[in-house]
Amino acid sequence: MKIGYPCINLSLECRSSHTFRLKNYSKEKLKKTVKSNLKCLLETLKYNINHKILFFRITSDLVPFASHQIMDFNWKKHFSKEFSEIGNFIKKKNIRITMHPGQYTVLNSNNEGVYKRSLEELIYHIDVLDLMKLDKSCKVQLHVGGVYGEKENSLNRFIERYHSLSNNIKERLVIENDDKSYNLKDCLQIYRETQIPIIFDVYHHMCNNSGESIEEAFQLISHTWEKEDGIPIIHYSSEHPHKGKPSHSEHIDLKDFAEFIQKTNIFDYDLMLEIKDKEQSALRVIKILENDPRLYAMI
DNA sequence: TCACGTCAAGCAGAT
DNA sequence: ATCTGCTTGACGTGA
Repeated sequence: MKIGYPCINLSLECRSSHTFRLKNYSKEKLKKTVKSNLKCLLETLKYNINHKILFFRITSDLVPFASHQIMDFNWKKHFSKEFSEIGNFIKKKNIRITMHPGQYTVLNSNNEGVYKRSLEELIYHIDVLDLMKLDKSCKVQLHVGGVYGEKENSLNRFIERYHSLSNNIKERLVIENDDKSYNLKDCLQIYRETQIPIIFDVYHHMCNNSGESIEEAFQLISHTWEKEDGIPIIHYSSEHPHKGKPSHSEHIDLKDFAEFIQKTNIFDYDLMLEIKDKEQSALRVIKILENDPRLYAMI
């Protein structure tokens, strides 16, 4: 099991997600920003290795406006050496990487323009992983998308759009159950038509499910990951849907986490911790898992 | 130096 | 109709 966190390391000074306003766009500004983002990304990955964190989500802001029509710079060519260097480090250290396009990327949109821009954004994310020559266990994850008052049609539109994607995208794309629209059952319906692997988000499942227990859910999604996809990816965060606003919590609740681990320890999976304190929760979890599994009961 | 309005982009659900 | 959350901030103008 690899433990990971998303995008930003709060212990480091640097950020790999620096961006700028669209109206300030220039090739020079882009070059400078991407150079600094890539430098910080490598620094972050080195921090992770020094702290035994082997799973990481790379920020979508790595190359600002990469899929925007304003982009007039061949960043892939210009930074190929840097991407290759980072990719070599990732492979050498056996790190697993994911990326997660933002909420504006809606593959099943009923608006042609939104669909087209989403496709461009998806291609950008795939390009980053391809430039680093990472294997197919490194994934780009999406939610299924909008419902538009007609769920079955919208779900089928996702399936159609998926089938029309090129192979290099299909090999990396995975879907995740969300907290409002498309739950585990819906994702499994899509899987049956597409064989797309499913990332299971434990917290989203608590918000939106069809009665499956965590154990049943793990069983169901485990089969959606083929050998070349790597072991299943699970997302975990600490807050319960009922108390207060449903949002990701500040720190990890170790008692809750221990229960979760006990329930799921017969499965092999990599775990992305979506907690606000980022790497701090990952460090705690790694320490606990390393020291003594019997500690679970004592937390 | 700091507060705060704004930033490329979509959708759903609450107010 | 407008605001908020999403993954949960950063930019940059104006005081």
